[in-house]
Amino acid sequence: MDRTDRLLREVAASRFGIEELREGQPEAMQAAAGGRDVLAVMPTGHGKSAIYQVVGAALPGTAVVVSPLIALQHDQVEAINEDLGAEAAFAVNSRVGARRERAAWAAVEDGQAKFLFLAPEQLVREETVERLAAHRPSLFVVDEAHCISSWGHDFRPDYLVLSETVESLGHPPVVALTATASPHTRAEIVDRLGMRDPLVIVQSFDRPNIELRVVRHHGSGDKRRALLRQVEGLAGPGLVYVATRRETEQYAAELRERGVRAEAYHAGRRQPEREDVHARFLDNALDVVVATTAFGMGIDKPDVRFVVHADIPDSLDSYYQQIGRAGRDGAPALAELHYRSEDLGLQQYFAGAAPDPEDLEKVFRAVRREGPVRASELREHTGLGPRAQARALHLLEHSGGVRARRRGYRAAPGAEVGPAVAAALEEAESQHRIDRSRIEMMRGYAETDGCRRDWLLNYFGEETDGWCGNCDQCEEEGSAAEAEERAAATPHGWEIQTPVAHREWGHGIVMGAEPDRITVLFDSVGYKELSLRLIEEQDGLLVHERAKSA
DNA sequence: CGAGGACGAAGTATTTCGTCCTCGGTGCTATACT
Repeated sequence: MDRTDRLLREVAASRFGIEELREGQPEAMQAAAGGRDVLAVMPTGHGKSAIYQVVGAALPGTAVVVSPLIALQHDQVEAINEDLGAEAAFAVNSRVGARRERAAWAAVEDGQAKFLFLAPEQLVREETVERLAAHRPSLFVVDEAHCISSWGHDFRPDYLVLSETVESLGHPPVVALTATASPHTRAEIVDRLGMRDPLVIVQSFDRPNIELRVVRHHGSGDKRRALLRQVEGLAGPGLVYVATRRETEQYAAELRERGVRAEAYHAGRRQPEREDVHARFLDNALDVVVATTAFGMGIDKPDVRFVVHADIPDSLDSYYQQIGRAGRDGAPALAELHYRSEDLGLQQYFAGAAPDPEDLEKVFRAVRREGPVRASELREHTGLGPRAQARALHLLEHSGGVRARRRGYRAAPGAEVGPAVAAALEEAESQHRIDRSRIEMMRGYAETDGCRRDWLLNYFGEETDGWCGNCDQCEEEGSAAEAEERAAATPHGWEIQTPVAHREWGHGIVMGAEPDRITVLFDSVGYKELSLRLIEEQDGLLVHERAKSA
């Protein structure tokens, strides 16, 4: 076997200075080099990038790397060129001038370019895909692949058509990388990218050096005062996450009044200001950045000592991603959530209300009449706002009435208005249920009386021993003993990761087990808690999947 | 779903209370203007 293995290790060592590969890396690299699709779910700092970099450098041809943020692409290109000591990586996007773009394509054509970084929006352009197809890319890499699920829906719809691009390129090995993906997100990535029999490598999500804490508040004033007092006393650098732009400014101003070097960061600030805040944070010229979810990807600062949340995020996926920015150096770090149950309201709003059936009908009719048609052109026919139309389109697409293609949207063959709208409404309801269930799992983390890490890791499908010793619950006396008792009493037959089938909700996977109840992730309705008593009482309510098919 | 601002009523002074309304996150790209 192991000529490929030796070659990859040789390339890793000589070109990237990686002497020893870490767990999961060799398997992922070998699979990709051998032509197999790979989904690698690994914590930040585990060397996800090395997987595609080593394979891309070892294989002939250019690796296409889909990367969500232009700013990130720039850093990635520089890092590779430095390692390889040559201009081997290029980026093409709206900020790259015509000259550099020509140089990039010339390098792809003469084989010098080993890596080409693109945002998904670039891959919607017919010309771009044709040029790439003519040179048979060595790999199709999707970095930060969880964006497919969190952004593809209606925010950045071009994420939804990547699978078509993969096919147009002759299905080169697809390598999807992410640092956080619950089983649901994982399945969506594989599905959305049209991955074939992928090798799925999941490393442990545990970051034991991060202490997990939750404080509960009742009034919004209490919460604000407690948070300010806490952050004032913490040794930085650190991050404070809030839900709205306005709050970033308010908290930053109040922290400055208390002598903390704090700045606000959100997408509404001017680009130079955002870059300035980022740079000063990296240089330790700031103690604290108060940010919305805009501050995140691509922040690679090893010594962030705390991540404090003033508002609860929309899911544990988001929460884990945000607290994961703390303690990358392995030294002790703190993740504290200031929780009020009312704060979940904003996330429920973001989860979206039911769409207007008239909008769906309008969009479907217009697509059938005009298709293939791009969203911007379609708006002239529907008269809807960009958000409402994007949502309608996505729902119609996801439920099969409309097809998203690079050349634009078109009606599915034989699709009729009535059924298409009905299916879209059903889809909306299903998504809404799933979003709500993710919020509920986040609520569960905040409200659990068990170990926080246990809850978090179970959400990601990991087995735990129910006691971490580094969260507020475990610090409370007796928690360890209680946890042992609980573990001993964990119901047999409903272990974590067991596939099950529910009479109404269909297929699901057990995500958490307690003595008296289990948590199951269902494809149709998301996370649900079921009491064991109920399951026992109602024969056939929940059965093991294997038992069902037998 | 909830926060916060605007507004009017209450009742005779300055404020307080209720109701209604609006707003709220994430990024690409293209294009016009300095």
